[in-house]
Amino acid sequence: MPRTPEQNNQIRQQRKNQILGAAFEVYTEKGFQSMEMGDVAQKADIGRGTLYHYYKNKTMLMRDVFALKLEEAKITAAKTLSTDQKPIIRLESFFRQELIAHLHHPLRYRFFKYFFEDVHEVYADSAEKVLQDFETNNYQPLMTTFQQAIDDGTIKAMNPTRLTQLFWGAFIGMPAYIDNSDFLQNPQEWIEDAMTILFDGIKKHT
Amino acid sequence: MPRTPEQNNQIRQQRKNQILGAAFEVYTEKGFQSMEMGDVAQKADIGRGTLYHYYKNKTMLMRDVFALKLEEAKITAAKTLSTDQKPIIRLESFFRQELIAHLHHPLRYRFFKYFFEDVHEVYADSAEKVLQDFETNNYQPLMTTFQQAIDDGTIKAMNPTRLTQLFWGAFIGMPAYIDNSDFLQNPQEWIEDAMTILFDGIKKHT
Amino acid sequence: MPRTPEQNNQIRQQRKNQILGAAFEVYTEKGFQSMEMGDVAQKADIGRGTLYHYYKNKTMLMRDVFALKLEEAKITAAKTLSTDQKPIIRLESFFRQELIAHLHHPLRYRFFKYFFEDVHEVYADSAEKVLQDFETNNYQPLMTTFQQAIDDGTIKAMNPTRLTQLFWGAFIGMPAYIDNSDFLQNPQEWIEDAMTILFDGIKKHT
Amino acid sequence: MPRTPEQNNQIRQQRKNQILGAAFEVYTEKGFQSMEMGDVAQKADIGRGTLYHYYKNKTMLMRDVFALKLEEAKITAAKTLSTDQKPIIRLESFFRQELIAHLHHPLRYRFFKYFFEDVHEVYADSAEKVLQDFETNNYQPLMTTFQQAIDDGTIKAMNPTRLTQLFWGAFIGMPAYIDNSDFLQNPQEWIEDAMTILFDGIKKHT
DNA sequence: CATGAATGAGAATTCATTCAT
DNA sequence: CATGAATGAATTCTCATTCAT
Repeated sequence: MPRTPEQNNQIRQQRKNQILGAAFEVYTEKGFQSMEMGDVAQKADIGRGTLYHYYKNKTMLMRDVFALKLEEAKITAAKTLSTDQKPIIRLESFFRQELIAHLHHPLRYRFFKYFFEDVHEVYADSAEKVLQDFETNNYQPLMTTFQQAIDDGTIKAMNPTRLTQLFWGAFIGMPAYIDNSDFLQNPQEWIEDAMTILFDGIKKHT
Repeated sequence: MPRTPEQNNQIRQQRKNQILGAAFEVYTEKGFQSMEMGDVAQKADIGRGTLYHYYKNKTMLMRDVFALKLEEAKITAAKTLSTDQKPIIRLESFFRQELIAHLHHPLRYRFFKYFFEDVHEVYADSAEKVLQDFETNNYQPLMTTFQQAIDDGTIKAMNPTRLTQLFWGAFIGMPAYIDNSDFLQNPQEWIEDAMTILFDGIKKHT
Repeated sequence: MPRTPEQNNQIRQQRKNQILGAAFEVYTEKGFQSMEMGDVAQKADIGRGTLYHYYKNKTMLMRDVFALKLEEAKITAAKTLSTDQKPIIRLESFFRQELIAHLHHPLRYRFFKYFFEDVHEVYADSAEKVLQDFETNNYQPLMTTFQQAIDDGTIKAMNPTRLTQLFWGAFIGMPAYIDNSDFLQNPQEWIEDAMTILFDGIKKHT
Repeated sequence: MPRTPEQNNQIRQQRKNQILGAAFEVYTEKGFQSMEMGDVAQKADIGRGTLYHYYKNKTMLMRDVFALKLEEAKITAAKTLSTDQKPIIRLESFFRQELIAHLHHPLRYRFFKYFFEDVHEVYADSAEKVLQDFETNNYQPLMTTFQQAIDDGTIKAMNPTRLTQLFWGAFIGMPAYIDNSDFLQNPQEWIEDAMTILFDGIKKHT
C-alpha cells in the first residue's frame, strides 16, 4: 500500500537531513569547489543520482546547507545572548561556548571561514542579499549586545558594526591557521588564552 | 645568433616573475582548485603552453609562489621586528604595518588565508615539513619578540607559541570575513580599532 | 526502481568486455602511445567519459587488456600442450594452431609484438614482475614440453629456457615483418613453410 | 672571415651525422611516436631549434635515418653475401655477423622491428615504394643467395621470397621478445643456438 | 523514489614546430 | 647558422549532471 503524503514528507525530510549533514561535513573539509557530489552521496550513504531527487544541483544543495547552519547559529546566538545577565557576561558566554563547540566538531569553524569565500559563487546575484540577511540575523544580536556593553561602560566605545566584524573575524581566525594540535591537546588553556586576548588584549594593565 | 646564456637567464627570470605575479593574483582571487592555468597565462600575457615551459604543472607553480611570498613575508618581518626599540613597540609596528599593507594590496591577506587551506593539497606528504619551516622562518621572530615583551613585563605571561598562533589567526581573520567596505572607507580608524582590540582587548580598564 | 546489484554487475561486465575488446583492437593497430582513448570509446560505442567510469586511466585499461589476453593465451596453451600425445606432436600442434589463429585474427600476433615493447611503460616498476609472471604462466608449459621432447630424444639437447625464448621470438617475428600478403594469399603453404623452418631448419638433411 | 661553401657543407654534413646518430638511438629506444625531438637534440648536444635547420620536421628526420640505416644494411649485406664462398656459408656468415652486431649495439635489432611498424606513418603514401625499394636493395641479395643455395641442393626447395621473409622475421624476432639477459650473458652460446634453430631446425636428424 | 551507468563540457598537460635574437 | 623561448593543437582526465531501469 502506498505511503501517505505525510509519511512521504517525513521520509523526504529525513533524507534531506542526511544529505545536509553529509554535505556539511564534506564542505568543511574541502570547500565548495573541491567538494565532490560523489563524496556527499557516499557519506550520506545514498546513490549519486538520489542527491538530485532532493537538490537540483550542487549550488542548491549548498544554499540549503548555508541556510540551515546560519539558522542554527542564529538560534544558538539568540539563546546565549538574550539572557538577563550583564551584556559583557553574555558576550563572554557566547564566544566561550562557540570555542567549546569548535572543540567537539573540530572543522566547525571552517564553515564560516569558507562561507564568506563561497557566498558569491553559490548565490551569484543574490549574494548581497544573503550577506545582508546574515548581518540582520546573525550579527545584529551580537552588535546589539556589544552596544549594550558599551552603554553600560564595560567595554570601550567603538563603532559597534566595526567592532562586531573585527571581533568575529579574530574569533574565526584563531583556530583557522596553522595546526590545531595545541588546541586539541590543551583545549581549556587554549580557550582561556583566546578569551583573554579577545577581551582583555595582550597588554598587562596595572 | 643565439642569445647568450645571460640573456636567456634574464628572459627566464623576467618571465618567471611575470608568471609568479600573475599566479599570485589569480590565486588570491580564487584559491588553488579554482584558479585556472589559462587565467594565469592570460594575466601573464603569455601562451598557455609557455607556463609549462617554466613550471612542470600547477602544483609546482604554486610551490614557487608560496616560497616566494613566504620569503618576502619573512624579510619584511625581520626588518620590522629586529630594530632596537622596545619589544611591544616592535610588535605594534609590525602588525600596524601589515594592516596598512593590506590596505594597499587588498588581496594580500588572502594569500595567508588560502595558504593554510591549500598547503596540504599542494605539498602532499611534505606539507608538514613546509609548515614546520613556516613556523621556523616566519613565526619564530614573532614568537621571540612576544617572549621578550613577556620578559620585560609589558605583556601578559602566556605560552609564546600559542600566543603567536592565536594572535596571528586573529590578525589574519580580521580583514578576512564579511565585506571590507568599512576597512576601505575608514582605513585609519579601522586599523586603530583593530590594533586596540588585539593589544588592549575590548574591555575598559580603569 | 533501481537496478538490482546483479543487473548492474551484468551491465558493468558487459561494458567492460565491450571496452576491453575495443581497446584490444585499437591497441593492436596503434600501440600504447598512439592509441587514443577517444578511438577506444568510439569503437566501443560509448562516450569518452564512460571509459573513465570503468578505468581510472589509459594505463589501467591496458593492464586489464594485457591481463585478459595473457590469461586467454595461457588457457589456449594449456589446452593444446597437455594432451597425451608425444611432446613433439603437441609442440607442432600448438604452433600450427597459433599460426592458424593469426590467419583468422590478423592483428592478433601484434598483441605480443607490442606487449613486450610497452610492458615497461604500462607497468613501470612492476614490469619485471609481470614479465616474470608471463614466463611462469605462459612460457612454463611450453618450456616443460620442450624439455620432454628433449628427454625423449625427439629434439636436440638445448637449454630449454633459451630454446623457448628463441623459438617464441622467431615464431612471433615471422608474421610480424613486411607485408603479409603472401601469408593471406597462400596461408596453408605459408604455414607449412614456417613450420618447416622452425622445426626442421632450412638445411636439407639426407 | 666567412666560411667557404665547402667548409659549410662539411659542417652541415657533420651536424647531420650527429643528429642522425642521436635520432637513431632515441628511435631504437622509443619508436616513432614516443621519441621526442627534445631528446634527439639533447643527445645530439645541440639546441632544439637547430634540429629544424637540418630537418623540416620529425618525419623528414626519420626518413633520413631510415635511408641511412637501410643503406648501411645493404652495404653490409652486399659485402658478406657476395663473396665467392658457397651460398650456405655466405648465409650463415651473414646472419651470424648480424647477431654479433646485435651484441655490440643491443638495441640495434629494434631498428628493423620498429621500421616495419612505422614505415606507413613516416612515409604515408610513398610507404609502398619504400618497402619496394627495401625489398629490392635489402631482400634481393638475400633472396638471390637463398635461391643459389636451393639450386646447389644445400637447402630445401622453397619459394625464395617467402623463405626470405620468414627467415628474416624469425631472425629479427629472436632477440626482440622477453628479456635479453641470457643473450648478454652467454652471447656465444645464444648465437650458436639461434643459428642452429634457424638453419637446422630443432628436430634431431639421425 | 532510488540508483549507478553514461555523458560531455571543461581543465590540465604534452610536444612538435615556429620565431626572435 | 644556433638557440631556447613561445605557442597552440591535440590529448588525457575530472566530475557535475542526466538517464534508463
